[in-house]
Amino acid sequence: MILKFLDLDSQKQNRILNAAMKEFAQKGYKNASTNEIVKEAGISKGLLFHYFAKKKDLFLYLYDYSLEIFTIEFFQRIDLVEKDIFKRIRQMALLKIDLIKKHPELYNFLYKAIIEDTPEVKEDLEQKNKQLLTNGYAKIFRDIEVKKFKETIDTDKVINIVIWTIEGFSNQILEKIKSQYPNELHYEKISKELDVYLKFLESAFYK
Amino acid sequence: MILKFLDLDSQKQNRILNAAMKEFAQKGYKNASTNEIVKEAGISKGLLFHYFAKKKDLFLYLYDYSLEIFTIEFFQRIDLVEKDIFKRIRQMALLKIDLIKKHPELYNFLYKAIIEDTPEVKEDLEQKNKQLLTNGYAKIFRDIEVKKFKETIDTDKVINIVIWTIEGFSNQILEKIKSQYPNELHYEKISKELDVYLKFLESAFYK
Amino acid sequence: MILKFLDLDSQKQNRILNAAMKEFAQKGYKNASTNEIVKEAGISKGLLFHYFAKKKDLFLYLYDYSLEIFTIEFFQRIDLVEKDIFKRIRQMALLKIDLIKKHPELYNFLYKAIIEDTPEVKEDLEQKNKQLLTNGYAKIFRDIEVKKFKETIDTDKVINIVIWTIEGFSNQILEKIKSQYPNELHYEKISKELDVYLKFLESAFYK
Amino acid sequence: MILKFLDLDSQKQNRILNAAMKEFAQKGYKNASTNEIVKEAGISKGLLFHYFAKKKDLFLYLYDYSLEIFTIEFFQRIDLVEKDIFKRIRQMALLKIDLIKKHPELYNFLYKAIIEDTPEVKEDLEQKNKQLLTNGYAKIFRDIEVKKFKETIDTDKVINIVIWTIEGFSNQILEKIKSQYPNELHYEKISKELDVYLKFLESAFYK
DNA sequence: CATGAATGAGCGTTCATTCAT
DNA sequence: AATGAATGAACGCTCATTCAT
Repeated sequence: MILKFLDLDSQKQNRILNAAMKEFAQKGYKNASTNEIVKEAGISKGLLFHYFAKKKDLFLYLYDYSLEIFTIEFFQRIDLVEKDIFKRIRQMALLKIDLIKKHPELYNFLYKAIIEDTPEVKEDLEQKNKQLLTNGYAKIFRDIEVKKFKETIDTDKVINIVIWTIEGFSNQILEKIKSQYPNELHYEKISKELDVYLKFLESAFYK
Repeated sequence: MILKFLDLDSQKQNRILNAAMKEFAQKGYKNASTNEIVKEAGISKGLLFHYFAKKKDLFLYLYDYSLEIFTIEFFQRIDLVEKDIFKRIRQMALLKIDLIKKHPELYNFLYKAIIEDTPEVKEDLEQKNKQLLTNGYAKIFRDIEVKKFKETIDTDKVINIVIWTIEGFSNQILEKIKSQYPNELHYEKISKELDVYLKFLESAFYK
Repeated sequence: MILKFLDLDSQKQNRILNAAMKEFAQKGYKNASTNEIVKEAGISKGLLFHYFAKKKDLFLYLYDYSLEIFTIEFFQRIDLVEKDIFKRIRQMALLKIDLIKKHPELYNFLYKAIIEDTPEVKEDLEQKNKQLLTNGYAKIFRDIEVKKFKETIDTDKVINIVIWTIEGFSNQILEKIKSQYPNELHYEKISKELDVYLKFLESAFYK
Repeated sequence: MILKFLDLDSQKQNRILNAAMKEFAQKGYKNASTNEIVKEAGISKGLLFHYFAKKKDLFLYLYDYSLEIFTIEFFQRIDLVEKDIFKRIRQMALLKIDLIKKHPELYNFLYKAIIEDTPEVKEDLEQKNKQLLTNGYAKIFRDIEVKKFKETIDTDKVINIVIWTIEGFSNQILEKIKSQYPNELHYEKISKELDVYLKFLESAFYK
């Protein structure tokens, strides 16, 4: 059934995917209306269900689809040879921001999907996420170089501080991207501000 | 209309408020059922709409109500005489955890309300939150003692790092409260772990 | 829920029951439209589901309801003291025809319900019917007087012939009631024609 | 349009007819799915509607088709030279059972079609059946030999009793075929039991 | 003040039928 | 001839909101 969808010309595919992602991102799974989706996509109600038997199928397909695009591009571009945590995390944060700028709809959809709690889809999402997290995040910090840290330091806690700081910083940026002055945000400037934070932390925790 | 509600004997008021908060927290705005609320509160459908003309009114009233309780208690108990950021933030984090333990229903409701996505109420919530953030958070750190910081340091950024770290830590705790081992979490232990993080940061940023 | 329905003033109850029976009888369970039912009953869509949570509940309620009316009146009026099969069956046939004339909608509904094969309701109906048949039909012929039959005769087969003849006769009458000349059918005339059949059979099988 | 269908190679015709009869017999007119039919027949949706403009056309064509096969074979094999009603009816009953065994799909389809209630096709079917009954059944008993009956007897009524008995008997057999012990039913045994009934009636009504 | 019967727009889903290819 | 993508009306059902009592 989804195979039929994949045979469509990609323009129409995208119209449907974008309409659906937008609706789900805006209203969450349950409140999202298939009526709105087809209206926005410019197709008939019947056609949507010709491709996706159920609303849930559409939602989970979108989740897989957008996650795949994100993760594939992420892992292609991340340099895992770099073992220094500050350099590694610097890369990741900038890459993340770049990906979001490049695919804002995907990001909005995913962001919302991750906190989705409608019972109908929650379990399926959690299953998918469990794999993701064990495959993903953990792996990324497994091979970090530890010897540069001050000896007295509890490494796990330091890594947490670094991650939380970078998350806080990213969210601040994203908040600006979303709401207010998206155009004022230049890669250069973000990159520089990020460096300030990382320098702080580096000088604090490295020998 | 809501004035009528405030004239009710407070026992009935509470039955209604609790029933509604529980339902909204569990299912989100749109999926929350007024039928369930009146059933749980032991009142008739008509009566609910006698006090709150629309579901939205009830929801927004609950939001104001629970936020007010939280903020009032928060500002009553926080010691603004303490100017040391680490001591101040330590207080705040522990106070927050304490408030959540004391009013879990309010917290659950607020937590869910903040990420509410239903277009009908989203805008109203964002408006309220904007005020809150500019009135609240910022104010708290305005009068922080700056002279203990190393001179080379950009104070605003340091404050951010501290806040983000504490937020990350709190979320980690709350995650554990919600899902896994709520009983293993003793105030003592949390307090100690928090201190470890704060010591790190203090030794990094103070002279 | 159905309790609410039973509290309605009986005029409205009947409007709903009749509309529903008519629709189910005409189109069968699956094809019957709740839209048509509410239109015919002059109520809103919501109200129907206020009384009967599901279409199936409405259908099964109607089945119980109409069956009960039929069986109660049937067993009240049948004279089980009469042991002669021909007299007994004469009574029954005339009683049946009388009941159908009195409650034609109930009969049409039941007649159709009995041959209903929609999987959703088939099993429930069969369960109900199993009880009915073992309680009903069998019981009626259990205590028939056998000694008047010619000795050479297989009594079970004779009873079958009598039953089938009476069924055939009844159906012929009902066919006329339904389609063509319902007014020409007077109880007297039917009764006389029935007697002719029974006399035939009596003279054939009795000593 | 149907002419086009008749030009098809007969293998494909049969695939379509069988698929459609099976689906209609199983689910009734309205619930039968054209999707299932084309899937089972191995043709495309479009093609079905190329041959039969509407579902209804297909259904009515099937009805005519299967009825014709039955009636033609029936009248070919029935011996209208035999004027004795008991011998004639014996033939007919056994022939009927034989035909059903030979063309069970046709029979199942027809059996279901006859009690079809969907308003869309009900009227058309009734029209066809009216012709059938006046052309068919009546004709068969028109030339029955009457002189062997006891003089006091109303011949029409006797014929009815015989027909109804045989119908009752057949239905009993078919009930068994369908539900319970289809393998226990041997032609021999059925034939003998039928004879018992006919002997009864013969001895009762013949001089 | 308090009830709960009543409304009707909206939901996700199905399916015979059409039509461009 | 043959395909199957595309349509849209209809389905059973839900639920915030209204209103007569």
